[in-house]
Amino acid sequence: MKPSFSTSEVARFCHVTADTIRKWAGGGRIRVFKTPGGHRRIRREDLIRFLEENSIPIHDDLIESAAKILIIDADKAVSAMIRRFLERCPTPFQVETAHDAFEAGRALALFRPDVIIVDARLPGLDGTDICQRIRTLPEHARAKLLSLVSAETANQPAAVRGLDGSLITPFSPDDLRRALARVGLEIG
Amino acid sequence: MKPSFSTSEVARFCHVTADTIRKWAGGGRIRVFKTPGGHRRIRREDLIRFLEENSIPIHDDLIESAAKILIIDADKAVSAMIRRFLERCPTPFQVETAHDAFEAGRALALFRPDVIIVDARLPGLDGTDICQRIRTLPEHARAKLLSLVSAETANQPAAVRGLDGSLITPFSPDDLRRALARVGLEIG
DNA sequence: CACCAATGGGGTAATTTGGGTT
DNA sequence: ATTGTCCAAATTACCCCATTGG
Repeated sequence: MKPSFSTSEVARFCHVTADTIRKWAGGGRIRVFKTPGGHRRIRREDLIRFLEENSIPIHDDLIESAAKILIIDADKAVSAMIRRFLERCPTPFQVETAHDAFEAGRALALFRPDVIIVDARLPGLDGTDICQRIRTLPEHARAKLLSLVSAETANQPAAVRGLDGSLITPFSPDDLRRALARVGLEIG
Repeated sequence: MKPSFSTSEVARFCHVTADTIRKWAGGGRIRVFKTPGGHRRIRREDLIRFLEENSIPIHDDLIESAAKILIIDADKAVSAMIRRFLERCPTPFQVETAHDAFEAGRALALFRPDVIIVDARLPGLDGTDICQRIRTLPEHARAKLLSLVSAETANQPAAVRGLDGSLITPFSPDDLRRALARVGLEIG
């Protein structure tokens, strides 16, 4: 997430032109700093405060939310279990679940998760297949991919390219915690 | 497409003067926010809702111009054929295709089509099933649903609820034209 | 180093506001 | 009761082109 914005970016958030932002900055209405070359920069935090003070609707792109985790698993018992675990721990998470390929596609587009946990066997679309599909989508290139695999298939290395980790079922809460830690998600 | 409008722009859409819009805003009839300098802005979304509530005709400029058509069909030859037909006719269309449930879910969320053409037999998710799934999603309640059915299954009435029409395969370009006309999409 | 889109400065044009009135 | 008109002052948008940023 960007820490600061240029005048024209702020202009779009405020529904005015960049010139107006310059005037506001000149009049001290909005806090800005300048690059050595004289270009104005507005910190995200300052922009949000400014928008709030003036009752201007805040666009979703400005809000940084808690880490978002999508669980793709046909077995609702498994996904519910993972969800309960994640929601119980003190770190705030947003958790969504998808139980088939249709829901997975929708959830990816709507939820734009930071971490995706995929069951290796999804009806109608193999889990390894769905992982590769996700990996070919540039808008999810930064999402971390974890797969759930059974002990038998776990021995097949490189079955899925671009995977950031895997969990061998059955797994304990601690296994899950470690897997998430490996993709940079430390949970309390 | 503009995300918001000034009072005079809204005035033109509402067939009144800008002063009247100001009065409406003051009376809380239409949702408005102000720039720090006091200029009113009305979000496009709020304007459309206001126009609908008051049965004021919605001008084309407010709606994303070209009608959007999503083709959900595992057979790429069929979807490509439909796409070519639609893109060749003078009426401007935006056409997207999805070839399985995963792509269908993604395309629905990202593309938000006005018309959805679904093959009745989609691998991994039956066409009738996908139609019902779409119908349960409120954000696509206004989308028109057309299904492609084979001659044998065409006799089963009410197999799918909430369908706006169907096309019996094989079909001619004129059959397609008529089916689209029945859901309000006249094509040149 | 060279590129190209984005930005700044400064002047001008166009729109909007508020209030009072018809 | 609602909407249209008038006004000066304030606010916002547009323009050109040298400079900056990535």
